Amino acid sequence: MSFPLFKNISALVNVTSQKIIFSSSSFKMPKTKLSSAKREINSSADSKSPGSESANGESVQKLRVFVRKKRTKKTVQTTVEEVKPEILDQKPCSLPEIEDFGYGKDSSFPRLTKTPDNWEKVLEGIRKMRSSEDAPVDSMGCEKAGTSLPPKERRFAVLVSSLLSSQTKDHVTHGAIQRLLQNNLLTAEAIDKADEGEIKELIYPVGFYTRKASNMKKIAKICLSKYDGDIPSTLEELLQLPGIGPKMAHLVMNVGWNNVQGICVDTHVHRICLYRLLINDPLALSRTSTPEETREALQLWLPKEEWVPINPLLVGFGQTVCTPLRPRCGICTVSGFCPSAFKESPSPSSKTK
DNA sequence: CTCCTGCGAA
DNA sequence: TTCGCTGGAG
Repeated sequence: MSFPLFKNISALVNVTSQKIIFSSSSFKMPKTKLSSAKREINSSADSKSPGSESANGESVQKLRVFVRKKRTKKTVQTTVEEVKPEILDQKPCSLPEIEDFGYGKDSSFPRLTKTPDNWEKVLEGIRKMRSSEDAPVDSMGCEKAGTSLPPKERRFAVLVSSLLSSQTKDHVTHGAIQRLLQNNLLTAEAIDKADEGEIKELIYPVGFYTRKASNMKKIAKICLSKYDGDIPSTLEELLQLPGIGPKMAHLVMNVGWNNVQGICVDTHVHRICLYRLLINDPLALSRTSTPEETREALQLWLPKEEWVPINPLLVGFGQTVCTPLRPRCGICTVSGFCPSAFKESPSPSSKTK
């Protein structure tokens, strides 16, 4: 009956449990471990060796859960603070006339009744910058999805591409679409018949691939039963599909059907229009403003022939120049019109070169 | 508002 | 290590 023995046992138990939960206290490199484990699983799945696959899969599951807990505990709501309308205090640049526009009378959101000054110069300047820059959206945007396909397949490709593209880098989306194409999984019939797990593997690593895979199955089934394998042709019906929100619905209407029902407002368009360029309206910086409200405000004054081109224009501009983090105001030729130019980059002293 | 996913840039 | 990615749903 020795005390040291008990101590040793206790230590042993500790070590074992730490191994099981992947060493809770000194958990250092979750992502690298997770990535390599994931790659291992992928390669073993390719070589068809189901022996160690389940064990690795379990480990990855545990790892993922743990990483998620760890991350959400530390970095909670640090996500959408990009806005920070300090512009309100900075400089009221030429306040446009504001009045209740007659619709949305209950809403306190002010509407522009006057076309913003200089919007044509701003757009022209952006267009010039975009002609020399090469943004990801130009080569891999979902507008380009399946351009060589028959109309019906092309529309379906646009829909799937839009679905996959949310919160995912363009080249990742593009790769997933290519993989689906190679496996002939870009029609409603094929996806409806295909296994959901197989779809999931093909579209990995797009964001939220589990949910998107199940959404794709549901969408394929709906398209088959109600639209004869084609995609819905109205905004309302598109919005009924799972995983399709206002942004995607407008995009699909514009690109898939060539039927302009509204402006496709995504985060880039929202940010650039509302907080930086074009609208320049301090009152419009209300926190209640959403992309949908931005869309309505834009549609009030922007000529309709600009509704479609403004999306790729501003998206590419937002990807290359007017980025959410560290916007490159130095190379922006329209920074003179921008109320927030050189404001968000707190590093003016670092470049004495 | 919160969650869902992994990954690359800085 | 942190943050954003052409978002959507509960």
